[in-house]
Amino acid sequence: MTLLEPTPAGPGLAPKLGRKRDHTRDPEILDAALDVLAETGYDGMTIDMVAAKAKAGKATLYRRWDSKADLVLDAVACMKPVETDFSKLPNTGTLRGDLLAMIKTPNVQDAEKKLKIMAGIVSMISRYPDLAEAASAAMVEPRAAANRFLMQRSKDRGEMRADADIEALSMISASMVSYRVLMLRKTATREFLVNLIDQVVLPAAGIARG
Amino acid sequence: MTLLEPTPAGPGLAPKLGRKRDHTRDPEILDAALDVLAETGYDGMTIDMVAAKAKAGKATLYRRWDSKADLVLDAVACMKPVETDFSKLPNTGTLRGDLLAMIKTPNVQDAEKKLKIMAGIVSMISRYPDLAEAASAAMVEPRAAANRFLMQRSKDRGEMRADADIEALSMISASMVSYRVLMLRKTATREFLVNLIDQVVLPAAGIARG
DNA sequence: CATATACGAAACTCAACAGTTTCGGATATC
DNA sequence: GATATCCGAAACTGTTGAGTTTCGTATATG
Repeated sequence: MTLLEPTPAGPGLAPKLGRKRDHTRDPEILDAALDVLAETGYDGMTIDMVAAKAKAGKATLYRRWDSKADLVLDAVACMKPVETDFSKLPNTGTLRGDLLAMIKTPNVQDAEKKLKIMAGIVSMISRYPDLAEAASAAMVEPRAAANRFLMQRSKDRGEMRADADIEALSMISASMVSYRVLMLRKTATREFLVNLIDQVVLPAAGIARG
Repeated sequence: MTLLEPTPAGPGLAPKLGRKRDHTRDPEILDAALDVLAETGYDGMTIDMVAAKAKAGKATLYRRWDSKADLVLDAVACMKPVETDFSKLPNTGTLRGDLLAMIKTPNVQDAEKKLKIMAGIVSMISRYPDLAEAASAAMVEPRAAANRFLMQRSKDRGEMRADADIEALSMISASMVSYRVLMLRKTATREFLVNLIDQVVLPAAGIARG
């Protein structure tokens, strides 16, 4: 689970005395960190908050991660991404059907949490490139890849116009949801998302209203 | 210029003794604050940095604004917005021409600076609703209004499809530029912007390639 | 059962920073 | 020219929070 501060134990020859570290707590601590991050942002987040929310001691956290920055980086990197197995993505026969299936409630709630985390991190991006990399890999890239897949399939079946720029089209929804939530401070209602598909994505893809 | 901490002097009857406050320094200080904000984000920004960049004393800043939060709020609120006089917006006869005219270099650089400021502020917006309001009024709303105007004119002349959702379409470019810069950490090149217009905005508006 | 490490809790150190005060000098009113 | 306020510079205060250490206890190896 923990990717970047895995086990300080060297490879092979350390017999290891004493009580063992309870690694089942790692994900709990990382989840607590993500919660606090989403609520307060990176700078507002304190290690004590995370420890309290995880019902752990501060020393326990510092035994596992070297610094606040390391903890956050690991929490973001270990975050569960959206479906990365394309064969499990919706396959309704139309792009509209697939996109509608992608905005089921749990998916949207997951995205909103990730947006809050992103909001708490954006100001760090220029200072910690590693963090930006991890956030991109965990939150933005998987979603973009899923959209690219659905759109390529649509193009292959001749539904989408042949000269459509999938690279650009696949970013529309994520971009506009982010902007709406972060800049306009409105919620991404289902109504908004459906309208986005029907009024922007599908027309831009050259798919007439059905 | 200063909107929110204008003059502590009461209305009318304060004869005012002593050296007068040099209000020509206000915009210089606010500009310095915006620079630091864009570079370091709200939490990374210190009053000493702003004072140093403005070549002013810390006490001078606190004589004019009650707190760091007030200073930032005022700096954002006093920021020069994009053209708010619609009659001065481009008017080329086609939506494509107008949109291309909107992405001249100075406009784009101004937008990038504003994006960096936005990035330094987003994590605050849940904590300081006033700041969010000011940022929206200074940075997002004027741009959206300009786009709505250009698009409504295009629709009126029968260029854009009659059932197009201007509210949604006018947010496409700002959304996708923000996402690209803040989340994907790529620059908004002219090539990207032109492609955005030709591959997303115009097709979504039902305007065929010329 | 001796030793070594993990645990949560809490006390501790140290640096950064918001906000205040003080200073010597400049500029305004009366 | 007396007084009041401004200025920039710098010293000062108080709080917050990252990171460390200590303590009593739990759990592992040998």
